[in-house]
Amino acid sequence: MKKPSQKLRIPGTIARDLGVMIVSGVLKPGMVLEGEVEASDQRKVSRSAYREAVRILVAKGLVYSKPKVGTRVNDRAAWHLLDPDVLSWIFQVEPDYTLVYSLFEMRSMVEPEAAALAAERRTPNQIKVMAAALEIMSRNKTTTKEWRDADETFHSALLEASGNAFLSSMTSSINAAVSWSTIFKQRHEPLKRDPVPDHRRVFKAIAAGSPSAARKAMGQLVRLALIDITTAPKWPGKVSRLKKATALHKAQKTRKTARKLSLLG
Amino acid sequence: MKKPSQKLRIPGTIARDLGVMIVSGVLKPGMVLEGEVEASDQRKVSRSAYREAVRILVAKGLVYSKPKVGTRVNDRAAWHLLDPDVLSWIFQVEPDYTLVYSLFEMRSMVEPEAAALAAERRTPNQIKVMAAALEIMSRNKTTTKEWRDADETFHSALLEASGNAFLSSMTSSINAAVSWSTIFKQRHEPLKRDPVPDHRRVFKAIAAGSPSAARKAMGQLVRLALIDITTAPKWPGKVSRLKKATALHKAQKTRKTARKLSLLG
DNA sequence: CAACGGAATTTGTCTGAGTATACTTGTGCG
DNA sequence: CGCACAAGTATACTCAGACAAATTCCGTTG
Repeated sequence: MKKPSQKLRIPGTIARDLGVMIVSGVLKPGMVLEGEVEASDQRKVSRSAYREAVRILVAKGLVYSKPKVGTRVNDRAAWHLLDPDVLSWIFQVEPDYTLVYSLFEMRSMVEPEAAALAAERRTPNQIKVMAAALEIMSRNKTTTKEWRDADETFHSALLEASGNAFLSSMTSSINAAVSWSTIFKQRHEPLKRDPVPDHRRVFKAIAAGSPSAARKAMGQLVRLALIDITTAPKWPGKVSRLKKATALHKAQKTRKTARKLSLLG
Repeated sequence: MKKPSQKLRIPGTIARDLGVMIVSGVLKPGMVLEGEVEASDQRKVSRSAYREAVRILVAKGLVYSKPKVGTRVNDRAAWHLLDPDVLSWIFQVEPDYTLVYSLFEMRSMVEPEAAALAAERRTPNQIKVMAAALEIMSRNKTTTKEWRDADETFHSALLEASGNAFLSSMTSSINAAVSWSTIFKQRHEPLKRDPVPDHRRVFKAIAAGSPSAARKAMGQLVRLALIDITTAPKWPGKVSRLKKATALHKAQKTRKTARKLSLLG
């Protein structure tokens, strides 16, 4: 739950620096980094320390190195985008909005189903954790760090409660999206919509053990969050899949209405 | 597309060996590895080479190391399960069946939606790749390596065609499940059901640009694949979520029928 | 013109030493 | 007796320099 947040060693900091440069596009795919000797010399560190940094980047798919050719930046297709570090590096600077949209797209696939599973598999303790997080969220303004931390705790506990190890391992990825979007939405104007009721609906469905209600509530939460960021003033027009997003939201609502009706018939 | 499959260096092989031992449970969470000097000495490699191996494992969340305490194996919650290497190490030996089930659960969330997106965003070239893969699959027996490779190519191209970078980065994870399950199913008896028609339905829907049909077809493909492995003789009874799987399948079908009916009304 | 072989370059590996960190134990003070 | 703080110690961390291996490039040769 709590991050050890241990001080980064030399290789860790170098890997982070290079990693941020790569994911932010300063170092573009195909580019070859400086040689080990020059790079380590320039940063005043030993060659072995620099090599370990490169090894980290290789392990995360950002670069690859061969004798005689050097260390090149990989194409984005090879990056391990779901790696917690890589994703945190992406959000370290202004992220590519297409990527953010893709991340939300993934959330909209995963989180509603995770909520449905959580409604079946959650333990009493996980309910307690989610309830506590919800309590904190309702007591604080969305601009505070307390609120964002509680928001992350809520989503983390939900994924954990899904009982699916792969979903749990997406926790940091989802949290990155969750936390970033809350900050982003409020960069220029205060939040219009209160997100707490959405969360409360999800929680109640999970606590009540109703998978379909949980899926529905979480689906709505994610869709509304996506609408919020794509309608924010700072969201770029080019990536504005706004039409699609709102259309999706309406379609989903009508679909559900239709389903409900069909059950009545 | 083509794996470089470059020869593993010393740190790479050591990382793989240790990684396999960790994910297979030989080295359990909390255990502390031998010290750097003994470990490197025992393997007849230099300390720096061994250190780089450990750095790789740290980067993938399998271990963490601190001075004075050594290098410990992390809890599974910290493992980067979606890392391509970690997942390949998991399937290197007999994998934990609960994990396999969870992976299929994730597939069933992601792949149908990916198919739907692919139906909207696929390029002509991606269609060609998928068609070619399908062609190979229909010309070979499912026991051959050619068939499995084509199967992987099909699913990879589909995820690629979804236009979502995060889904694309799940390619290797999904492929691991795809390939393993095909082999697993046929360990004791030949495959009863021909999986090619399922794939063809998915392909046709994507080529025709029909998201809903693609989602439906892919959903069926994954569900049937899951049923196939959970009904295989070797699948352990304890993990046999068979009831749930088949129940899910039926529920999905009725739900879709209901929707179709509602559209008619 | 092609195939082969050697040279140059860069990462890969090794060795050995010293440093920093965090746990453990001891010690003094309340 | 107990608690805060300091010293000790085991371990990973960092450094330095040398040599080895791999890969590309280019010249040579058939």
